Amino acid sequence: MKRLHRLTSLLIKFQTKKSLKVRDLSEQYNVSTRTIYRDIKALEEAGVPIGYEPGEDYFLLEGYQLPPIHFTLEESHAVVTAKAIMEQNSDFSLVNNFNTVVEKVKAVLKASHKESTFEIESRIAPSVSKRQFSSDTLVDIQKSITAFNVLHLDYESANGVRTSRKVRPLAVYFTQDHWILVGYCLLREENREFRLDRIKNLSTTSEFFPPNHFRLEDYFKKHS
DNA sequence: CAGTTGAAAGAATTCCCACG
DNA sequence: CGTGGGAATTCTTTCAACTG
Repeated sequence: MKRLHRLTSLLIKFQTKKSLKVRDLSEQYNVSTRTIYRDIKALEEAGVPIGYEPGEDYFLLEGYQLPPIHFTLEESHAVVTAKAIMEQNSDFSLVNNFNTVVEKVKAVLKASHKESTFEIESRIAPSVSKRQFSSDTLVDIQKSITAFNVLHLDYESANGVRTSRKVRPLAVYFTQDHWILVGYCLLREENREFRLDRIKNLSTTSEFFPPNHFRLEDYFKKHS
């Protein structure tokens, strides 16, 4: 492996991982630690802000980003088109966050693409009118899934009965216009599904549950 | 008892030099 | 020029002795 290859690969690694150990890197690239030290120094000299903390090892300082990402014109159009599609989604928190993503993308477009992108944006719309939102909790639920944070919610079942329960959130999926939360219900003591639009009061508790490797793929196989 | 200090041991890093 | 090996140096961690 050539030095240039290793350096670029190293830079990409830094952007993907939280922190890197010199020893691990030397094993991965089959070079001595001495060489890795040289590589890290070379990156620093090239202007990459690399930090070091004992215990944390080497990491990329916050705020550093790649040289401007270049979107092609077609990609820019795709992003604003996705926004139009996204606006039909039933979860307000998701739509909101996606809109800010689109703003950020638009901000980095080069002038010539900007014009075309703004133009196309005003010329696309989904055929159905904008729906009224039925939930605003998706983003919070997603955060709890990855933080293994127990949720408390009031759930209104199809027949109008309301129950208050604690749920360990595992996954979400989208079907027929609404989002479904798959979670382990501490009230029923088994995995249950909850439509987000039927969740009335959602809050995170201070309780956490053991990390797991739940996979929707497996879950669907079992239940089909 | 909580908080410091100072060795000693252990890691991490740099220095130096030889090799291809 | 890029590399590795090993010595030299610097930084961390650990832990027991000490202080108020």
